[in-house]
Amino acid sequence: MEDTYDPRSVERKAQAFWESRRSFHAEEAAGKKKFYCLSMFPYPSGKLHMGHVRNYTIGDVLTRYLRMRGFNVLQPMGWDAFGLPAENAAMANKVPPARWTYDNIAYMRKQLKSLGFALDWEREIATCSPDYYKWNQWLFTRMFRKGLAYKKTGIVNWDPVDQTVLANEQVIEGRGWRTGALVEKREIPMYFFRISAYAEELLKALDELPGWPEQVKTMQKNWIGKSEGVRIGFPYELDGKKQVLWVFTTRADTLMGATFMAVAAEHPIAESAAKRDSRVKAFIDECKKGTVIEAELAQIEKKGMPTGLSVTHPISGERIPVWVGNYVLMTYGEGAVMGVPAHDERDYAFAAKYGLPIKPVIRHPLGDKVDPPWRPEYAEYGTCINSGKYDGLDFQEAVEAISKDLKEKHLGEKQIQWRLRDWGVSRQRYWGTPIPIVHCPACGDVPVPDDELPVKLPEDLVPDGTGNPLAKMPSFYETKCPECGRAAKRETDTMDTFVDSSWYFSRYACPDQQAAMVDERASYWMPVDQYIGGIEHAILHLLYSRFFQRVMRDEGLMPKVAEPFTNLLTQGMVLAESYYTDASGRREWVNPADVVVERDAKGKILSARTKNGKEVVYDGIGTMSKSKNNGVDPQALIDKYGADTARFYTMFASPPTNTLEWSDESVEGSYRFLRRVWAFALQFSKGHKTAGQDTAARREIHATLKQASYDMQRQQFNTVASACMKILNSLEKLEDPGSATAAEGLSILLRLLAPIAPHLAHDLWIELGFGEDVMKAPWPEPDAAALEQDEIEYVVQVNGVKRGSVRAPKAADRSALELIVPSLDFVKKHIGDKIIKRIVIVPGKLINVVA
RNA sequence: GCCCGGGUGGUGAAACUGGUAGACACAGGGGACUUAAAAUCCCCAGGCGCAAGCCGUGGCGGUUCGAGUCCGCCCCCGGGCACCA
Repeated sequence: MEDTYDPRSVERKAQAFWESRRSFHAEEAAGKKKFYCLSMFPYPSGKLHMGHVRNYTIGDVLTRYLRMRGFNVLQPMGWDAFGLPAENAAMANKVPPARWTYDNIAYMRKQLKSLGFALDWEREIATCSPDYYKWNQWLFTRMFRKGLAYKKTGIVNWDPVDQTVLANEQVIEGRGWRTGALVEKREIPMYFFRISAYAEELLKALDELPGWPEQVKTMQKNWIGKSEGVRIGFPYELDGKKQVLWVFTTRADTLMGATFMAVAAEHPIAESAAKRDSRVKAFIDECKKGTVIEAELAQIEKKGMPTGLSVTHPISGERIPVWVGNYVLMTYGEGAVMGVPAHDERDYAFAAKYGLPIKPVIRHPLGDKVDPPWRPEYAEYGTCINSGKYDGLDFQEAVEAISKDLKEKHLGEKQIQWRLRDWGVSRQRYWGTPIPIVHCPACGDVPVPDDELPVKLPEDLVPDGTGNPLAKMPSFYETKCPECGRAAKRETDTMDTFVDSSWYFSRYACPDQQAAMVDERASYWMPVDQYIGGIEHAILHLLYSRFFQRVMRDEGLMPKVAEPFTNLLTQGMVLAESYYTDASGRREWVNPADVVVERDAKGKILSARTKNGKEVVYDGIGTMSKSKNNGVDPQALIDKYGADTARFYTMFASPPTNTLEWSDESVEGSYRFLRRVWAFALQFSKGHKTAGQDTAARREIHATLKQASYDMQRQQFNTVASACMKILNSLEKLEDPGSATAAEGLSILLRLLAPIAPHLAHDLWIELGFGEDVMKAPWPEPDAAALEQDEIEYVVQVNGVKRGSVRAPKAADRSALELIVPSLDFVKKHIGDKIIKRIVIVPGKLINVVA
C-alpha cells in the first residue's frame, strides 16, 4: 500500500470496482427483505450545493449500513427537471430551458458519481423527459374523467407591464421582479385537483405513520385543518329577490353576539354593492391590488367598508350590517364571516376601529363585560349570557340548541369545514408538463386520448418573460377535437412541478416501462422504507405525494399501497449568509464566497463588500437557494480533500435533523482523521502480527462500538463519526500496533467507517487482507465479554451536587453502598453536622446523599 | 399575523428513558521535531478565583433528592403559509 493517503487514487479505484461489479444495481428478489431508501431528487440548478451533499450522504450512509445488515437495497436517483429557474436562465442567456437543464443534469450527475453514492444509476429518470411526463398526462385524464381534476377560476399575481402571471417568488415587496410594477390580482380559469375529497383519509392516516416525525404530522394536521362547526344562513333581500348569506363558524354559541358580517372582496354580495356605491367599488379595487401571497395578506392592516346592505339575524331577527373586509378569504368556507367582536380578537379590532357595537354573550374568566383593551380571556369558552333562551348553556349545549333551531328554519346545520384547499395545478408557463386537454367549441374540454399521449413539449423555445411562448405558437395549440374532429385549441398551460414529484418514487421501480405508469415491480419496492429530505417539504410535497399515492391506488395501480413513505427523516436545512447589491434598484445576489466581511468582536457585521470593493447588503442567514445565490459549491472541497472527507465532514458536523450553518473551517480535522486512519493501517500492515490482547483497549473499543451501533440505528451519524475517531484514538495508544487487539479494532473501525467514508474503507479492507469487499462484510457486533468489569466507579453527590466518586465491586448491592458512602471524607465534609435523610442510588452509576 | 422547530464553551457539537454538563473535533495557546516552513507528535483549555470553592446549557419562574432534559410565561433565530423547489 501507498505510504500516504491519496484520496484521488483510492476513490478512483473503489468507484471502478463498484462500477465493474454493478455493486449498486438493485433487483427484485423474493427471498430477501427489501429496503427502499430514497433521498429527494434534486432540481438540476447547475451545481450541487452542500444541502444536496448532506441529503445524499445521509441516504448513502443508511443504504450502505443496511447492505451490511443484509437487506436488498434500492437507492435510485433522478432529476426534478421542470421548473422556473430554467426559464429564468433561458431569459438571461437566450438558451432553451431544455438545453440548460440537460447540461446541468450531465454536470451534476458527474458530481454525484464522484461522491461515490451507492446509487442504481440504471434507474435514473428526468421528469422533463416525455417518457416520464406522459404519465402525468395519462393520470390527469383519468382524474379529469372522474371529476378529480376540474376547472374553476383561481386568483394569480399579475404583472401589468409584462402582461404575465408571476410566481410568488417573483413578487418582491408587492412589485414584479423584472418590471418593478405594482402587482395585481387577476382571476383566470385553472384546473384543480380535488385533494379535498381525500382530506379525511389524509388526516386520519397520519395516526398510522409511526415512522414520521411528530412535528411533520402536526404540521400536516394543522394544514388540513378539520374544524367542526355550524353553517349559518343570514337571509336578505336584494333587488326584490330573497337570498341567504352563508357563513361558517366554530363558535355558534356566540351567534347572539354577532353585530356585523364581513365578506371577501370577491364575494357576490360585495360585487353587487360595488355596482351601486362607488366607495365600495373603490375599496374592492383597492383590495384587488397587491399580491395573493397569504403570508403578506395576513400582515396587512385590517380594513373594511360598509356595503349599505344588511341581513337578518336568523334567531333574533335583528338587522345586521354587511361589510367588505380585506381580511376575509374567499378561499376558506364561503368567503363570509360573522363578526362577534366581544369574543373574537380579529372581529374586536375591526369593530373597535369602525365603531361597531360589541355585545358580550359569553361569561368569561374576567366576568360578563368586555372592556378595552382586548384580553385573550374574552375568547374563552363559557356560559351563554344575554342570549335569551340560550342563557345558562355551556358551549356544547349552546351549539346543539342553536344548530337545532337553525335547522328547523332551514338556516343552518352542523358542518365540517376544511382548511385544505383544492390543488391548483395550472401554470401559465412553458417549461412543464402540457395539460392534456383540448378545448372544442362544440364538445367543451376534452381530454387527449391515450394513443395521442404524450402531448409533447417543444424543446427549442426560449421564453422572454412576457408569458407562455406556447400560447404564441399555433403549431402547438392548433389541433382537432378528439371527439368531433372539428378545429379546436389545445390547452397551453402546463402543470405545477409538484405533480412531477408526487409519484417519481414509484417510477424508479420500473423506469423502462413504456406501456404503463407503473408495473408490478412498483408493488415490490413500494412503499419507500426510508425517505430523506429537507424539512421545507414537510407540508406541500409530502401531502401531495400522499394524495397521489391514493389516487393511483384507486386507479388500480399498486392497490395495496396508500402511504408512499413508511419512515421519514427530515433533514435540517443547510444555511448560509446571503448578500446583494442594490445599485440599479434591482437586487443582484452575490455568492458569499465572493464577499469579504468585516465583523466586530461579537461577530456582528460591520461592512461587507465584494472582492472588487463593491458594497453589498447583508440579507441575513437562510437556506441555500438558487434565487439568493448563496449555495456553497462542494466541488472545491472534493477537489482538495476528496469525496470521503466531504462525506465524513458533513456527517460529523451535526446530527441530520439539525439546521446547519455552513462553515468549511473544520474540514481539515476530518481530512486529518482519514490520514491518521491510513497511517495506522500502514503501521499495522508493516508490523509483526502478534496474538497479544489489551483488555482495557478492547473494552474501550467495544464500548464505543456498542454506542456507535445504537447511534447508527437511531440515525445520529455525527456520533458514529465521533466513535470512529475514538476507536482510532484507542488504537493509536496501543503498545503493540500489530497485536490481535489492533487487528480486531481495525476491522471494527473500517466497517464502522464503510458507510461514511466508503472509498477509504474499501481500499484498506482489501489492503489489510480482511476480505475483498467491505460492503459484503457483516456489521460488527460488540462482544459482551469484552465489556465486563469487576469494579464500577460511582459518582457521589451530596444534595445533588457532585462531590467525588468511589469505586465499588460490581457485586456491591444497595445496602453495601449505603454503608460505604457516609464514611467517605468528602461526603462527611459536605454534610457537616446535618443528618442524612436518604440515600438515592442509581444502579451502576450514581449515589446521591440527601441531608 | 398563523402553524412547526431550534437556542449548550471562541466554533461544530455530546450527554439514549430526569442522574458526572461540554465526549469527539475545529479554531487557539504552549512545547517537541526541523536550518526554516509544512506535515506530524505531546500538553493546556467553560467563566471567575492563589486556593477551598462559586457560577454556568437564551431569560424569568415552577416541579424534583437531582433539570440541558419535565411544566408555565417571555426573548431571539430558522422553516412553512398553497405559483421557488
